[in-house]
This record gives sequence, C-alpha cells and structure tokens, in this order.
Amino acid sequence: MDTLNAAEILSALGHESRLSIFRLLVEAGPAGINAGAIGEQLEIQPATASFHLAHLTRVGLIKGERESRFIHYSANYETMDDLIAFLTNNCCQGESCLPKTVEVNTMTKRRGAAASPSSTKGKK
Amino acid sequence: MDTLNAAEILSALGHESRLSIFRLLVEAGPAGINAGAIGEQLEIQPATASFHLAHLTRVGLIKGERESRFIHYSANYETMDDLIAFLTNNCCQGESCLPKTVEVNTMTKRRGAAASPSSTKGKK
DNA sequence: TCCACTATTCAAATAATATCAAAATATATG
DNA sequence: CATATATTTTGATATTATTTGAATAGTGGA
Repeated sequence: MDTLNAAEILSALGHESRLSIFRLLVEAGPAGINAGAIGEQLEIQPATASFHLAHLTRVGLIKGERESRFIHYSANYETMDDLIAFLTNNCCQGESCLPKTVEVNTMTKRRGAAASPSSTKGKK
Repeated sequence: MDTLNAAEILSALGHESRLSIFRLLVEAGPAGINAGAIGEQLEIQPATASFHLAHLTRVGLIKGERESRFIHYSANYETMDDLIAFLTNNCCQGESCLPKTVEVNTMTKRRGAAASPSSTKGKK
C-alpha cells in the first residue's frame, strides 16, 4: 500500500456517516447488512447512503453482494489490516508505543485471563 | 473516543500531504522534526506545510514544541493507538481477522522483550 | 536596535465534497 | 405486463477544503 492509496482509504473513513457505516459493518461480521437496513439504522437517506456505500466500496473498505433485491454489504477486513500496518510500519524508533493496539491483540492471553476468567479460550 | 472524534482524526490523515507528514514524524520518533525540514523533505511550501501541521495538531495527532527559532513536531502515538483501538473494537464477530496487525504487535512485543527488558513499566 | 531566520496567519481564488429530491435501474411477484 | 420493493444515478445547490504570495510574529545574534 502506498501513501496515496492509504490517504484515499483514510479520507473515506474520515466522514462521520461513512465511519459509522464501516464500524457497523465491522461489528456485523462477514454476514453483512443490506443497504436499506444500514441507512435505516443510521438514519441516512437512501441516496446519501448509496453515495457513501459506493465511496467505501471504491476504496476497498467494504464490498457489496446482491442477493435477490437486496445488496448485502460487509467489511473488507484485509483492507483495514493493511491500512493499520501502513500506519504503524517502522514506527517510533523501537520505543514501545501503541499499548492499546498490543492490548487488543494480546487480550486473549494476558487481559482475557485476568479480567474474564470464563473466557479462557475464545475472544468474546 | 467517539465516532465524530475518530472521523476528524481519520479525515486529517486522509490527505496525501498530511499523511506523509504524519508518517514522517511517526518514523522519526520522539525526537521530532522541525517545520522547515518537514516541508523541505516533502516538497511542501512553508505556508501549506504550516496549514497541515496546524490541522494535524488540532486533532491531536502531532504536537509542536518550540526550541529557539525552530518548532519541533513529533507524533502523538497515543492518539494513533486510540484510533486503531476504535477501528478494531468489537470487530469481525470473533473470527480471526487482522493477521498483519497481530503480526506487527507480535513483533513489537518480541523485539521489545528481547532488546529492552525494562519496558514492562507501563505508562497508564 | 536592526537584521536574518523560522514559522504562522491572512486573504483570495480555486477545487473538492455532501446532500437530497427526482428519475432511473434491477429484481421479484401477481 | 403491471406493480411493488430495493438501490443507484442524476442534477442542482450548499458547504467545506486547499493552495499560495504577502504580511505578521517570535527568536537570537551583531
């Protein structure tokens, strides 16, 4: 991923409606949500929602798949992963930065065991 | 961090010049780089660079500290960390996504433990 | 103080983006 | 075919962002 590509993705996420849409789809998982439900849930008019969905699709953050009359949108986790890798690449000259990012990924091992004893294996 | 806040930060990064500036500062580490050198290195005119530096500062991604006639800018790693946490929070319904993000943090953890064993004292 | 240096702010023109109503497209069904 | 549903595209308008030269402000040295 180059700078221009990353900037386009970040710019796409840099809008409250689009970020809400993306977060909704990220939390929704691979199953996805159809366009109408997205707009309804976030109170965005159909035309506007479509505009934002097209934008997010164009930069590769989400994808839509038609199922009969509906189009199910879902998050492209790989794009988000690449984006975060781009942002954190060669960072901070070896200092230990990004504790929360580490925490998110080590939660299963360290925090997960301490905070929620019932979930020793699964994430949550 | 709420959605609006995250969107403002993402929007700030969603511009090629600003993203280049931020990445330069992220790689530069805590020492930072002064405004003139940033503009020179990225071939951005002083006024334009100042505009973007102010923007990045306003959203908390970088900070500037005056040292005699120069102003040294450096990255606020905590803001980036919070942003990534926001983006990846409650993601993908338990599926294992974001392999590169895990890899980045695995590397950091391993290198940190091997190179500087005293890094166990947390900031907060 | 005057001057050189560093950086920001201002004013303006230009460029890009967001929104919504209305029309168009695609799909299913009676 | 006609109709209803789901979504997109179009168009017009309003808003916001970007850029740059010139002016301004802060700093340190002679």
